Amino acid sequence: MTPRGPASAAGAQVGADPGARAAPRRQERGRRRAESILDAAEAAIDEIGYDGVTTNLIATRAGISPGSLYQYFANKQAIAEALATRYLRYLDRHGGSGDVAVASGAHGAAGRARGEILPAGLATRPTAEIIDWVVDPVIELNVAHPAAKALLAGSNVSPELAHATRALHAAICDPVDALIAAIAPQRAADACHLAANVSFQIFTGVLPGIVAAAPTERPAVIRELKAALCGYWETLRPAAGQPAAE
Amino acid sequence: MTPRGPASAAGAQVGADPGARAAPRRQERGRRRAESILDAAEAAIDEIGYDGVTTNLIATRAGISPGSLYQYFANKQAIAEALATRYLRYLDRHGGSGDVAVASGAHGAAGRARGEILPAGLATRPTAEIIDWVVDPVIELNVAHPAAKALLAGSNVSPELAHATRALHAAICDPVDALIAAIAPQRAADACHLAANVSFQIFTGVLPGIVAAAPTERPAVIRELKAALCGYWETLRPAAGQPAAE
DNA sequence: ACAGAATACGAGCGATTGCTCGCATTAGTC
DNA sequence: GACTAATGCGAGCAATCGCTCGTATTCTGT
Repeated sequence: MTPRGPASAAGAQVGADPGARAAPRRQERGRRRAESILDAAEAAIDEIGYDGVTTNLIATRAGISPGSLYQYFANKQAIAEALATRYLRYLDRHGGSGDVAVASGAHGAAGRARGEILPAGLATRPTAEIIDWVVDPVIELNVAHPAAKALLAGSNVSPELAHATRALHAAICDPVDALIAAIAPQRAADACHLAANVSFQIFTGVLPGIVAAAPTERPAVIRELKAALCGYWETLRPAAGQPAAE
Repeated sequence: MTPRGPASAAGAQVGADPGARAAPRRQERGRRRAESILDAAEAAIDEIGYDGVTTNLIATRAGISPGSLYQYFANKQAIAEALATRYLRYLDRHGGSGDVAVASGAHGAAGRARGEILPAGLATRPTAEIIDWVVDPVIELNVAHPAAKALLAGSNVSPELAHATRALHAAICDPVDALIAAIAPQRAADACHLAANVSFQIFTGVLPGIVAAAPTERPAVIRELKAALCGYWETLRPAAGQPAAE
């Protein structure tokens, strides 16, 4: 209301509530602010999409002013990058794909980590089991954080956003690439890359439907996705008796 | 250059070139203008995406002024709708899916046209052949008109755009639904709908990769997509000797 | 030749965007 | 209590958006 003097009403009571927090620790509080900004951005992106989301809206949702937001994130893209690394950590903590090629940093991860870091013997398991191992953690991530799919659907987004999420892409694609190379040893490396990319695109294509589905119907959608991937990967395996000629 | 007087240079020669066009017919020229606007919009959407595209940019690309654009299209969404119906006509002219449920108008098409309008005996052909019949025309459309995929990727777009492209979605999904119902008679209608939607999402997921691929590598990507769909649809068919219990 | 409709223009409107700036408040340290 | 740095504010800027408006030009019909 008053042009400048935001603490005229609320600020007068600050400090009168010391029992709420034992040791607020200023930088600790700042880190919490950044997290709450990411939470607000996550919810907003999930509802409106990255392009449609406004920094002012994120700030309002987080209960802060636009100026405060820019004390924690240099610009809108930085928020997306922070979300991407947050999801990367999520995949790192949980099992499945993501804990393979994440490792150190963003770039350079594509090309290393081909097979040896995968769980021993995973490639010899039934195809359905391999797919569970790859797919389940990423679905879990997207159900818990529905905005993740906005960062994973790399196509039809601005190039800056694509750059911000390259590491996230690689963390999912690289293990898939390695797995395909393991179960389809007759395929050339290029063909394995192609199959991994197509598999990833199939996954991200169905993802929004999975996240949007009602919890009771979600398993059915996931089952369809896995059936498709399973049917696809089965065709990648070398033919039993005769090598494929055509 | 001059604020008002656009014909100062070019307009002086109008009428001095009667040999170029026999009967220009004013309304004919207007229709051509509208088509050229759609052409410009198509190219722009392909490069920047629907949300990123500006009406002023479309006008500039079409070589007209912003005001002229709004004599042919009421607003930005109307351009998308006109593009969608243009693609609908494309699918209608060419074979394959699209010439089934298009018929009269937008709404109401979902639910009718279940099976009987499909080519006789198509469902009894090999799965790969069925998929060719469904997939090839739509890929052809998207290769010829790369902006179509922006209208097909229904998710992560604004609701207005989704509404403008519902008919296009239905024209592709409905025949798929009917085909799945034909090759998987043991599945309930709901399950067929689900499989059709998942198949559609798989298709639109891989589509950008197909369109973006170099022409020499495009067949390989298409082959992977078809392998995935084929492997998926094979699992939909009733088991040979025993009905599926689990 | 002339009226009226269709076509065309482009400056600029109102709204919105990502982001800045100057300043107020608070926490931590002495 | 005084000083500093971290944190916080919110009005508002510069740019951009979709779109309008008043006006100029061209075509068609008569």
